Order: sequence, then structure tokens, then C-alpha cells
Amino acid sequence: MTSTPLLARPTGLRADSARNRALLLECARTMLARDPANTSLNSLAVAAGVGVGTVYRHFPNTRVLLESIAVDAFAVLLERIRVLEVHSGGAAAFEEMIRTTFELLADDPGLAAVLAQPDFECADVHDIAIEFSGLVAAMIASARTVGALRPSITADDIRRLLNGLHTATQGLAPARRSEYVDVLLAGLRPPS
Amino acid sequence: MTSTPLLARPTGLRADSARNRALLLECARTMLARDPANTSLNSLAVAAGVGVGTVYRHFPNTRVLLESIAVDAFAVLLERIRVLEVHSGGAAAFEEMIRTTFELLADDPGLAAVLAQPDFECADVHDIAIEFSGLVAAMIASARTVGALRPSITADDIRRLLNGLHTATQGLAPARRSEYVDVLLAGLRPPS
DNA sequence: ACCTGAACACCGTTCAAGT
DNA sequence: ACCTGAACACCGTTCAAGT
Repeated sequence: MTSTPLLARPTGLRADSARNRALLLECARTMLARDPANTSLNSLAVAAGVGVGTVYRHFPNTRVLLESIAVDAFAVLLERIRVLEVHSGGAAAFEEMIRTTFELLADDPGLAAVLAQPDFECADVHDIAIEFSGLVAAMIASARTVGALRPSITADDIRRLLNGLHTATQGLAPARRSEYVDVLLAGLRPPS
Repeated sequence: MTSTPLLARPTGLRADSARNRALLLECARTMLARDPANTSLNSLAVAAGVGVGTVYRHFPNTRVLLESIAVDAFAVLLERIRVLEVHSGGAAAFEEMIRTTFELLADDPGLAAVLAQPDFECADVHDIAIEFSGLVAAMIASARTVGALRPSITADDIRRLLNGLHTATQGLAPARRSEYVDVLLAGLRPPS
């Protein structure tokens, strides 16, 4: 009874299955970009020209679809954060982490969903999330040591605040958005 | 052709209509408190024991229902802000306004919806919103004069930030929530 | 293995028919 | 003037039947 774990990026699919999967993901991305409100699993099936059951075979629910869309961006984000931790110092790395995450967040609708609710359906996304929050925790600790961060802030607080900032800046011009990040970063420094 | 405007709190209803309205609002409040995800206009009709059409007669869509639920809390909020502006000074009044709004926001699901999207269906809620944002703008101006606020912040920014903070603190203990407000307030002060 | 599409429960919304 | 409930389009989800 070796039950295969749910993966955002599964391997060893039959050729037609893999083709359908890729087609569905591409359709979903364009639909989410065009009209996110009307992006349903049923309408996705129609748009892709496959049966509803095929959509549900690949993505048992909307959450899995979003995680599958997000996994690439999430992996990129993780890699950038890793680089930051090595190259920059404590406080600077932390700030760059916030900015980078926020920027990728605004570009990927799946990533926003992933960050909004930390209960992951796909094993690989879960793994990335664990490693991500570990890195964030390390950056927090290091920034705190330098006295550049409020002592009570945790990695989950950062996740929540980034998510909140994302909803706050919905539909705002990029230039204006970066100012909101400035507000957050200033607020995170320890009170004098 | 004097078309009656849509009101969150209409007057001159027939006795049975007014009774139904009150019943629906009470049912909706308890349903939203118990299980917000499953609070639909159809299930509200069932819970209240009236036809679906009756619900739609009183509340043409979910937004109107939420505004109708929010109008009382919104009026209370407006009154408190008015008092603040008179009694406190510029910077203090601004900070108290943020705290007060945020607290009422957490207690009223309707108010959160109202703040999330500033396109109002009910005339009276619209009026309150206009006056509210006017007062906020005045407080902003006054706090800015004292040098206690970032110059670029507008009343709409405050609305967005409060909304974002609300989603960020979803499901958090009240004590922890107030710390998020501290972060926001610190971030809103002008960078040194 | 994988795909199809009918089917069911549910939701938002409308409207003819009633009092 | 207001209420009722059938009805329609849509969405999430399941599953028997096919290849």
C-alpha cells in the first residue's frame, strides 16, 4: 500500500496525461490573468476542451490547481532567498527577502493563495514552504541580533503581514505598491 | 419618477415586511458568526423560514446584506471618530482613529466587507463612508502638519492598510492583533 | 491508466403566481 | 405591497461507462 503523495509537479505520467496536464495549467494561467473571478474548474474544462473529470483527476480541487501553478514561482523565490542569506548581511537580507517575496507575490496568483493559507495539499509545495519558513526564521533571528527587528516578530507573522500587504495593494500601480512595503519595513524595526 | 434610493435601514415598511427584515438580519448575523463560509442568501431563506424571493426583495445581493448589517457599527465608528477629532490633538487623534477602526472591524463581518471595497450599494452607508473618509483626511492633514505622518499617505491608503491588516490578523488572538497595529502605526510615521 | 460526460447538491438570481 | 417557490445558469464534485 504505497500511496503516492499528491504532487504539484508529478512524474511518470502517460504521454496523453502529461499533455492534458500542461494544457490545463496553461489555460488556467491565462484565465486567472484575464478574469480570476470566473476561473472555475468547470470553465477550465470547457476552455481546455476536456471533460470535467479530467480536470479533477489532475487537480482534485482549486487549491491543488493553485499550488501547481505556484510551485515554479515558489521554487524561484526559495532560491533567491537562499542566495540572499549567503550574500547579504542580517538586516539587509531580511529587507530584501520581504521585497522579493512581495514582488513575486504580485505576479503569481497561485503564490498568493499559497501564502494566504499555510495548509498545503501538495507534498513538494509543502517541502518548499517548510524550507522557506526556515530561512525566514533564520533571517529574523539574525536581524534581531543586530537590533534591526521587533523582538516579537515570528516567521508566521511575516507570512501574515505579506499576505495582508498583498490584499491591501490589490489593483495598485507598482510604484505605489513599493511604498506600502516601505511602511511595513519601517514598522518592523524595533520601536525607539 | 422619484425612485427610492436603496437604504441599509429603510423606513415606512409594511408591518410584516419590517418583521421579516429584522428576522433576516438577526438570522444573518448569527449565521455569519457561526459559519461565515456557508452563509448564502438561499440558506438564509431556509434558516429564517421565508421564501428566497423575500430575501432578495430585502437584500438584492450579498453586498447589500453586508452593508445593512454593517450600517449600525459604521455609524458608531463615525461618531467615535468625530469625538476623537474634537477631543484629541492631531497625531493622537490619528492613532486612536486607526485603533478604533481596527477594533470595530474585527467584531463586525459587514464592516470588513464595507471597508474592503469602497463601492457602496446603499445610499446611507455611502453617506457615512464619505463623511468617514473626510474625517480621516482631516486627521491625516493635521498629523502631517505636526510631522507625525508620512507625507504621501492618503485616506484611501489608510482604508487599504486597515483592510490588509484585518486579513493579516484573521483568527489571531486580540492581544497579538494589537501588536500588528503597532507595526502599522510605527510604519506610518515619517522615515527619519 | 486515463478520459468522458451525465448527474447531484448547492449557490445566485429571476419571475409568474398568489395574498 | 409583499410573499412564495419553481426555475435557470453556474459551480464543485463524483462516478459509471468507455478507450
